Amino acid sequence: MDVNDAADDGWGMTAEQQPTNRMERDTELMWGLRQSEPRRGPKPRLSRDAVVAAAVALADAEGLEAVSMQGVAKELGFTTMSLYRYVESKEDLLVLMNDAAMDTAPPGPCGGRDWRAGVEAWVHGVLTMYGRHPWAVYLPQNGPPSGPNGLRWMEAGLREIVRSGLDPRRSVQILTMLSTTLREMFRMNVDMERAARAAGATVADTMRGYAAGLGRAVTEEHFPTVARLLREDVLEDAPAEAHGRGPAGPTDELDFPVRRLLDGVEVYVERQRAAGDPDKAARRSGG
Amino acid sequence: MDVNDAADDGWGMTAEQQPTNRMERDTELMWGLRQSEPRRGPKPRLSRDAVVAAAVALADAEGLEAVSMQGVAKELGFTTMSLYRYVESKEDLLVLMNDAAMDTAPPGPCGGRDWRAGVEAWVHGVLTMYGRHPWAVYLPQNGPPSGPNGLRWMEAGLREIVRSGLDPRRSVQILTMLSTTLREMFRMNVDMERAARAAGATVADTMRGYAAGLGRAVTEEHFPTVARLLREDVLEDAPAEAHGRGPAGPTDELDFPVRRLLDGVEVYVERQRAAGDPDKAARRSGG
DNA sequence: GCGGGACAGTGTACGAGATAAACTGTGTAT
DNA sequence: ATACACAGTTTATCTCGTACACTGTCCCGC
Repeated sequence: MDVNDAADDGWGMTAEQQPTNRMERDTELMWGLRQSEPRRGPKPRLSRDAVVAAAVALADAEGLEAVSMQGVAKELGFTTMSLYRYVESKEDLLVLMNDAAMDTAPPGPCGGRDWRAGVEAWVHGVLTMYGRHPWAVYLPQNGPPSGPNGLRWMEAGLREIVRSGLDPRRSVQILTMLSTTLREMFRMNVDMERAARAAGATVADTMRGYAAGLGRAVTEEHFPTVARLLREDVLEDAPAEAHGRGPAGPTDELDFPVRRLLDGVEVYVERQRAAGDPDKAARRSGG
Repeated sequence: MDVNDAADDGWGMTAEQQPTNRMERDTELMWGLRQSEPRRGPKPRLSRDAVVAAAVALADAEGLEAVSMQGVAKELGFTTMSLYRYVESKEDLLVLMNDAAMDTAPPGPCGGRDWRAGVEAWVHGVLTMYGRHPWAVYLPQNGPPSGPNGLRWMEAGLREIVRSGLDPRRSVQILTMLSTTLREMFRMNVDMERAARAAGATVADTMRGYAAGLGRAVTEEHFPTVARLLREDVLEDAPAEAHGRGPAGPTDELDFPVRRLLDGVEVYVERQRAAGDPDKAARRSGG
């Protein structure tokens, strides 16, 4: 049952021994389990961490698309194939980068405050983190977080949401909605800024162009509501407002929906409490 | 609003002037503007629509990763390069596929009902659409929808949300949150089902593996809340519930957060209404 | 009704990228 | 000491996107 036969396999053997469902594998990968412990042969001059760090540095400097195995290897001053001693595939590398991008600590528990303030602090923290590693939002997400850093963030967010009185399962659902929204909103902002820069224009220009393009196609009869948006210049202003915080910080667009979500949670919890609490029996430390 | 800021030189055929920003370009692309009208030379045996349709068919049958220019061309019985007469690049093709995937009509306006019922019908419609073209959730989103089909869906969703009394700008924000969440939730489900199938297991097994993997790393002191999830088997059950509706239909996990969001909108609108008139007075507030 | 040029589709080629496999040197356990 | 495990390299292959030059078609103005 023990999993320490890895000393032998290298690549000769087909990996048939591990039941390896994807998420379990990734988890082990990120937690550094699954590392062999060789004490023979030349000393490694590289390490998995060094590889990941180089990849992160490259992505920070030149964007995710610059992260090729060759690129990372060059960054390190080694050959492309040397990386494969430390990661099984580029996919693995991306998985590791994903967790590595979250290396800043999430906001800690500040007991006194409103749970909502806690959640909003978490949201702000996530945005700051994305600001540091904007490429992270382009990485494929293979599932819920499972690396050490990802879990830290999940723990921190969940900790605050649970304080609302929501049960854990539903808290996870709310957290998921929050996370995906943060991520996607941020991604869109990065996209737009990139597109704007590529066109030598501003984000506001880009949105104006978008609105203008729509204007040619949107008819009042077929798209009355969208037409109204155009009429009221909603599409042009909205993201422009998000300008206040440097590169890609969508908070104004985000704050409103987030607050509505939290409102909704609050209302729900109150109603449950008022109605005698049917599904909240597990509040105390069960077990 | 009139649109005359750009020198509107005809897009007859020349590509001379296109400072067009990305979103504007994509819009024109999808609406079929920017098509030349040649009446010389051999008759085209292909068409942009045929190319897109073939790509969609391929994606439906074998997944997005099977959609290479060579693959699509083979599907059509033409050479790879022939496609480039109809799309400028693979990226363009993906943009077109994105809109093409939304070819089913969104739910129409059913006047009488609750606006929330309308929104939920829309949500359901989106999920059904994704169910038909699961690969669509993997396409890069270059911005808000701008193709005909995408706009139809946006219009339909917005139409319902606006009925809540929310002003258009905020309605867009709510719709965005909804869309991204739908998309990402669905994507995760597809991922998990794919991973499960690849491992010859069920989704439930995958989640069990995930929980087991976490269990090895999660300590009660560092991750109390997550540990509680594990203790209560929350992670293992949640997606298993989503099983009821064939391939990748996450509704149970989705319904709760969506309803909380709508609750939140409702509460917000009521509060605004109670505090004088909402329409423009609700500008700088936020909670 | 003819000839030229615009145009559809082809063939070839190239460069980037991931990665498989064989290979070379090194240093430690025996 | 020495064999072999192991780090890093070299070489090669396969897939892709796409640039470019080419071939054959058929509409146009003559």
